[in-house]
Amino acid sequence: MDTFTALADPTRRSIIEMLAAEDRNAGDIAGAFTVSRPAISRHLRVLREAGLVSAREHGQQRIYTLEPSPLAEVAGWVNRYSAFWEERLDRLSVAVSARAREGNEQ
Amino acid sequence: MDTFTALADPTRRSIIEMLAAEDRNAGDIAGAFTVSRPAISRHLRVLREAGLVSAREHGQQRIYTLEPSPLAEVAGWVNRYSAFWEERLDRLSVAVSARAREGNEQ
DNA sequence: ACGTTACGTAACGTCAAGGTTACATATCTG
DNA sequence: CAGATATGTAACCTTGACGTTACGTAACGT
Repeated sequence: MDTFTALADPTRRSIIEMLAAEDRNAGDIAGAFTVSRPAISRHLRVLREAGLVSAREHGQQRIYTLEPSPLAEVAGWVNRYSAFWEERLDRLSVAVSARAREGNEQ
Repeated sequence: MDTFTALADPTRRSIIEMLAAEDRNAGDIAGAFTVSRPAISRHLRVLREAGLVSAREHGQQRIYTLEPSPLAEVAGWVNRYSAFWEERLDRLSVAVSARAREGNEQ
């Protein structure tokens, strides 16, 4: 599953936020949500397969750690097009008058 | 639909990339993909409802424009946690030896 | 060794996302 | 006005995402 898709689910984003604070085992993570533990287990699998988290075994527990490098890729994409925003803002006054002049482009 | 969900679909991300280059009408956008025009029309609706694009009418055409402010919100979220990455990188040498001691991830 | 704890997986149900074809509507053009 | 063009919507189908309950398995504690 693609990183964007992994981030589409709010529960998974919450898990990421939790793990940003500190590493946690699966049970702790599940305990923070109302949905069932198997459901969280699945979410963790999705996050693992997307490379967004990794798990290490510690006795019978699995401790999850945030792996932010896929996040960095997403940040790259998003920043490219929200940076475009700044650019647009800079050009805003120009664009407005240009459009008024042209009628419409395309 | 939430912005993250709107971004989860690769076709919609492509549309955003196209519109970052320049405004386009619906037909042009649809022409760039292999899926049917109604499918693209739906994607455009999703993007509109997420506030990621806006449309203005120009005769019988609808010209779509990228509206990057929701992207900026996403950028805010993502950057918050990929910024955490930098922090981790700073701590990398420490972390590596720590993990080597503890065992292994995943 | 045995029950308990921590986790994952299997099997299954439901619902919504995304695709298609067919159709409705509005605007151009001759 | 009549036909062509541009676009959205309706109806429908299929598939996959997400949830639940039931079960399997490995490590702990007594």
